[in-house]
This record gives sequence, structure tokens and C-alpha cells, in this order.
Amino acid sequence: MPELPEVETIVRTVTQRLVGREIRDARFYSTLVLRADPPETAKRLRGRLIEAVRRRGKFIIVELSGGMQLTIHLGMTGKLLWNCAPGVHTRAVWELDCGTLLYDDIRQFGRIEVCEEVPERVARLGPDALLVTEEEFTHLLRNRRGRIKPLLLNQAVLGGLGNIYVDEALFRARMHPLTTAAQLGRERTHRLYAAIQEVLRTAIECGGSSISDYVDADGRAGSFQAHHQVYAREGEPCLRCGAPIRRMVVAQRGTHYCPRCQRSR
DNA sequence: ATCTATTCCTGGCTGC
DNA sequence: TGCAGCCAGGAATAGA
Repeated sequence: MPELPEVETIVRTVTQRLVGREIRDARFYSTLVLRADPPETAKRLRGRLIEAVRRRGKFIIVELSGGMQLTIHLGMTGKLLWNCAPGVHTRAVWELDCGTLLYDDIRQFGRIEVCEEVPERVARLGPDALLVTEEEFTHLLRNRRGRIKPLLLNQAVLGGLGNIYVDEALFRARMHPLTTAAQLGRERTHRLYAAIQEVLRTAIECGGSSISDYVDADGRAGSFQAHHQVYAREGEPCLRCGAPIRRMVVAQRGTHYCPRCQRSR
């Protein structure tokens, strides 16, 4: 499941290879992923130079000459692969002057957009979880009556966190997933902010988490799953106190926490 | 504003 | 071995 650290890893893997290169041709095989006309979209890309590759939240944004933007969201099972052979799950191919970039996506929850304006779904994003300052973060939580886990998953509030990293950050902050955001004081807000930053930075250093089949553009798996302390550890002992990790459903997501360490509501 | 349920998808797993 | 049924979840959407 690609979240911020996985997307960041992919962007870092492909940036140097792509910037300055030309898109010679593009092909799209799925109108679930590309909700537009494939030949027309390919035509808009042909001959463009890649000026920059950026990440915003979980989006990959490829800036092209002439103000065109290629925006990719990996959904649940999307992958960008460099110089790989296409397979049954290949949904898009970009032929560059120096190699081939593939978009593979088993479940097709991912989306590809090509347009000159910032796509609506990118414009709606809150501040990036990796770049947000503690002051901004404090402000985001203020006057929120909702519970902390759904709030952190809300991309319009904070961009980039997904289910795994929210659970891991809440554990490290020793905060219960159902804690009301507005009732956090300065101390607990600081603890949560620090936990999010720590989890994201360590996960990026590890090249992300490979839970099901995530790999970066060179096919390398991440290793942060070895550092998971609660995610997918239901029934296993808490690494801090030994109590069995519990699982419940919050915001329709599997939510993993230690009932002893994460008591504060 | 905030909540819940539903939809989109397919591979992998469970249980008969 | 086969197969039905269920589960995983990011994000949009509808409705309460």
C-alpha cells in the first residue's frame, strides 16, 4: 500500500533518470486508471520534455514542457517500474529517449491524469505530512471535534498519511486512535507531531514498507515492515509492554493498537 | 462538521 | 482440487 514514504522512495528512484528526458510515446490500456481517451492523452504527451518530478501527499507529479502535468496516484497496488517487461497488469507505458517507464496496477484503484492545471484532487490536499511545521500541525487539530485517526487519514487535512503510518505514529505517540483531536494539549500535540515525523523519516530511510507487493521503480522492496510495532500484529505482544496488540475498525479501516500503551483518549 | 455505509477492484485466503 | 465467499483499503460519494 503506497503511502507517503513509498511514493517518496519511488520519486527519488526515478527523478534523476527522468528529468531532462523526452517522452517519445505513451500507451494506456485501462480507462479505469486513465479516465480519458488513451490516444488523445498520448498525443498530449508526445514530444514533451520532463522538467521535474515531485511528490505531493501520495501523488506523483511529473512536470512537462509547455505547462503540461502528468499526475499519478498509485491507489492500493500501483507501481512505477523502470525498464521492466510489460505484464498483464501493465496499465500505461511511457517510452522515453533513454528507457521505458511502466505503470502496473493489479486492482486499478490508481489514477493517471494529464492536464495543464493542477488536478482538483491535488488542489484539495492539505499540507504535506513531511513538510508541515509543528505550528501548522497544531493549527490543523484545533477546533476539530473528530477523532484523531480519521482526521490524520483525511488528505484534505494532512496529505500523505495512510492506514499503516497512522497506526504506527499513534502507537509511538502512545495515543489511542479514538482520541478527540481538539482535546489534545500542547504536550500531546507535540508528541504526535514528533511521532509522525519520526515514523515517516525512518520509513523513507528504509525505502518504505513492503506489505503485499510494494516495490520501488527498480523492483526493490522496502524494509520498514520490520519496524512495524502494531500494524498487522493483532494478538502479538506489544514490543513495549507485552500486552497483546488489539485490532478494531475505525473509519472502515483495520486499526491496530496496544490497549495498555495507548490509553489516552 | 462529522459520522457511517457503499462503491470501485482483484488476488489471496478460508472453509466446505 | 475446486469453488464460493470474504477480506484488504484510498478516495469519492451519498445520506444521516
